Amino acid sequence: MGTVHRLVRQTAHTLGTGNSALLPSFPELVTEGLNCAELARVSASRPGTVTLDAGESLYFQGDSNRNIYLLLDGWAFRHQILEDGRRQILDFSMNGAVLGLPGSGVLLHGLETLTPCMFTVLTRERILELVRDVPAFGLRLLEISANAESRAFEHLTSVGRRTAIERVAFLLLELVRRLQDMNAPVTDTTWPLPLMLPHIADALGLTSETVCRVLSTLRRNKVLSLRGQRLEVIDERRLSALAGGTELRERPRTGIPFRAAASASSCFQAATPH
Amino acid sequence: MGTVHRLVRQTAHTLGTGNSALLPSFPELVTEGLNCAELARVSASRPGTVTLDAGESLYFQGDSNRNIYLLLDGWAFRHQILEDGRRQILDFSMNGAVLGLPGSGVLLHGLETLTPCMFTVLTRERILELVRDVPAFGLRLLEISANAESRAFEHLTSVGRRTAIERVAFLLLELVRRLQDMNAPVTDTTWPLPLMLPHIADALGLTSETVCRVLSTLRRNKVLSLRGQRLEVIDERRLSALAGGTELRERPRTGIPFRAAASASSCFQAATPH
DNA sequence: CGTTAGGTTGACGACGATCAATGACGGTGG
DNA sequence: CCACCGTCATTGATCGTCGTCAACCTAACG
Repeated sequence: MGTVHRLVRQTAHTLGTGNSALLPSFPELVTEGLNCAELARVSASRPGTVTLDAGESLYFQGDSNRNIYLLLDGWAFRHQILEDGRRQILDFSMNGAVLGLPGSGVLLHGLETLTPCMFTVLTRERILELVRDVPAFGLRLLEISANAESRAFEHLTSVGRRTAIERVAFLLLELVRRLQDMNAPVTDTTWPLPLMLPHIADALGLTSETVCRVLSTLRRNKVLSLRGQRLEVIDERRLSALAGGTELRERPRTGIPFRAAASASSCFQAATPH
Repeated sequence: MGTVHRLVRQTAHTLGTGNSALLPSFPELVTEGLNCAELARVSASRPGTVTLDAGESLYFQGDSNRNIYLLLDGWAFRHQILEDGRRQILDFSMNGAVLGLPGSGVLLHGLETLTPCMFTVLTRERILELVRDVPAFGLRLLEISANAESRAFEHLTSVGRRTAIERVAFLLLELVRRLQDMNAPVTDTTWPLPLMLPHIADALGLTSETVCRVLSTLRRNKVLSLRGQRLEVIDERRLSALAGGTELRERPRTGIPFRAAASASSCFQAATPH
């Protein structure tokens, strides 16, 4: 039950203090977190940056969280580990993700990268200032946080009540939708997906063997094909059906602001005295 | 797999517009959401109230969310239902809980009461005003939202990677801790717990039969006893061990403010011109 | 070529689901 | 007062999905 992982401390912090290269590599609207204009506004407060290689950890379960991180580029995931090594992957983070929002003082999960990553580091003090100066920024963070909870809930439903094949279908479909939303580079219907079997397994409460079997079934049935680091969606309709895809749960465009189009788009205009 | 539930529309809204009886029945610090001082501040913005009987729904999966609700008194839970009726309970809400924070436009879950409940209703516009007037209030909401995500993550880990008995132990322990935190009325080590077996089962991704077997094992082993609507914790140490209770995951006191004791306690003082 | 990391496949077993019957209560009406 | 329900808890028998263990394969790389 669950892969056993060692808690190796291999954090490599390359901390700079400029605001260089703050823009993510998919320059269009980044729907799951802050967009470019917002990141630009944040960068004006001169945050630090951190870069990590693949397979490193930005922070560990049990660390005290004094910072907020914005993921500018790369893939990462958050996970929780039980004493005996059982691991649960909580979510996958992509460009624009806001990590380490202030809950209690101690982080109950760790963050590990899947690819080389770049983060912006904001101290809590900076966040306080930003929210104080720009109330709409606080609302934006609130919106992002609420969306994150929404995603956690869907994930929970998947793990708690769906079968193995449904879980895999649901996860992969969700990842594809998110990639679509952020205009990731797509060749035909093939997407970059830097996950290995244990990642999928630990995200879904399964074993990598089961995930492997499910994937080969999906491949045999010409629904999708996940080989190496690339996911090809062959029959999205059938995939959606397998995922239990009522159109009730069709992806709500994040990036839609707090109220109509009013607050989020004007989020930073309100801050810029013109 | 999972109890089948019908989506019965039995919402009963008794909507008033005074600010009467805004204080929850556990007048001490309410740690999982807003505390009394904060609720008092909110009440100054003259929100409406809603009261529901047990077993009714405040909103349904698929509703558009235009309001934010504060749970003043009672127990409720949020849940998601798949087409074929499989139900996942996402979390249990107690006094002070903040519900319906603005994510996207559509609610992906429903809220149902376990006991008679009273809610304060705030429109999004009111929230906007409050956050604009009192930036610290925005931070407080952010903190609450982040804590909610934290709890969702722990829940996810439970469902994804723990055995049946561990899940039950973990859930009941968590509920007891939350009751302790809010100074619920306790006789000895016996707590009020308005849950039926299907609730526990659907929260944990199990069947009520399995939950029943687990509970009778725990009772036989003199760890705890859950009968009717009362939970007696006989051996908390053993319960904690069963829950996989490393002290890493010891309950972080929510209510601890954003930074040290600065922001949250002064949250509303900043707003009151003196 | 050998080595290693990760993917694939098979055989088997266990944990929890399913199906079914019975029990314990509490409320209601005769 | 007691028979009659309805609701929920409890227990048993059986089944199936998925975990476990183990072997083998494939590709990348030195």
